[in-house]
Amino acid sequence: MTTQSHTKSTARSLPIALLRARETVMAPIRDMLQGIQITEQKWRILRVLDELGEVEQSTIAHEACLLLPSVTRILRTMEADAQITRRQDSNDKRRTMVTITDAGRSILRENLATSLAISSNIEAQMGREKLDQLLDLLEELQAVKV
Amino acid sequence: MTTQSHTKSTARSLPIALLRARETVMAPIRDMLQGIQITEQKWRILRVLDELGEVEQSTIAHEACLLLPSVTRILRTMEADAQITRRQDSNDKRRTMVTITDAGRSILRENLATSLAISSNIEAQMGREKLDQLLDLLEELQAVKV
DNA sequence: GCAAAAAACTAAACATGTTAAGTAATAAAG
DNA sequence: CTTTATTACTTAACATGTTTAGTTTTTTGC
Repeated sequence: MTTQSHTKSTARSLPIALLRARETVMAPIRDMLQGIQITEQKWRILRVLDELGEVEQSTIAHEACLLLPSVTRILRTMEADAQITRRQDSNDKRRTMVTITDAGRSILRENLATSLAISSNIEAQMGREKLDQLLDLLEELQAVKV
Repeated sequence: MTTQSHTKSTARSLPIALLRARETVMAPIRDMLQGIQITEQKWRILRVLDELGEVEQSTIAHEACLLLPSVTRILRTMEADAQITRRQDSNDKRRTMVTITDAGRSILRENLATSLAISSNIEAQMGREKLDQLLDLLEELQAVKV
């Protein structure tokens, strides 16, 4: 008897199903990003900064699903590339506040059309209703206490 | 006007929602794996090998959602640790066939209880019905042509 | 107020992700 | 049967993921 008979098949395993679904969704986005020499993580950071304005690095880490050491490293190159700026918070000198620059916003703006087209394509194939249902379930899953 | 007004908020962005949901699900699994000195990727490979039997590396890559260069590297250490064995296929000498060893199966067996407990915990909080609904939607999303 | 704990970040080490380039074996095209 | 294309895999280089350990600053508890 194999161990397999005890475990769920990988196809119905939540972690793997989430990973595979994400690979599907990310494939065209990766194609888009590769054309503009930016990584998926930097794209997420730009999105977060554009959405939230000036925030500290921990917030970026939480919102973009990155670990703080990764954020430290990634922001270093993004600052060198003038996509973001950093300054020390005057009230709490532990904090580093981060802002998106015009150059950073340009990257978002220039890829807006492609980004929307990718979303629309998925929506057209799955249907808005199912997509909303999926997003609701994913939000609910995130709230589970583990 | 910020770019943000044009793009979807990250909370309703499918790629980020999938990523966050996965982080939630993986947190306790990572805790489990850290105790036995094995990575999430090696765990997935062991699961796939146990489920499918002897397969070639490309199949592992596809089933475990890994790229072939990663598989090459990971299997090298797994072979050194005697969790898997590799042999050249006699019909097609390009192929390397991989099998899980008893030591590899032991790792699965020893963590079965914990693994099931984690699944049960999520199921108890979300409900079996919603979880099945989520898995169905994720499967459907994977099938989308991008 | 002051010592201890916590928070925010950085550094370093090793594993994996990702792309590009290369090798060997097989399949296809003519 | 031979050239060409494709497949399966490996190697290398660089970016990120992940853990541990450290620094600086702020907060807590007494």
